[in-house]
Amino acid sequence: MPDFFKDVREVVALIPKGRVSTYGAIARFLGASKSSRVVGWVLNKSVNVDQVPAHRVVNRYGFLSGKQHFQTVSYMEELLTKEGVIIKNDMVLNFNDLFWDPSIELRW
DNA sequence: ACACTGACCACTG
DNA sequence: CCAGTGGCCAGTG
Repeated sequence: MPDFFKDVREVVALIPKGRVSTYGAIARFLGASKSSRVVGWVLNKSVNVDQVPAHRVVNRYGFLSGKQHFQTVSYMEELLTKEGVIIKNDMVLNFNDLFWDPSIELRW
C-alpha cells in the first residue's frame, strides 16, 4: 500500500465528528507534491474502509461532490446529518464555521 | 510509452 | 465578478 494512501486516511480519520474538511486543505497539509485530485481518488478507493470517514470531506465550496460514490446517493448526507451537520441542496450549511483545516488545527 | 480520466483548485482576463 | 484554463499525479486501457 503506497504511503499517500496511509497519509490521506490518517488525516481524514482525524477530522472531528460534526466537522468537515476539503480535498485541497488535506492535499496542502500533506505537502506540495500532493494534489487535491489524488486526495479525492484515495477517498474513492477508501469507500469500503470503515475507519475512514470519507463523508467528512467535501470540496472547497462545501458541496458534497463525492456523494455519488457512496452506497446510495443519499448516504453521505445521512451520515453528516446524523453527526449534526445540516445539508441543504447538497451543500454544507454554515460551512465556514464547520470547516476543519488540518494545516491550522494540527499545527504544533 | 501514451493518452485520458478524475470525489480538485488557483490563477487569469 | 464571472468563466475559462491549466496544473496536479496516480490509475487504467
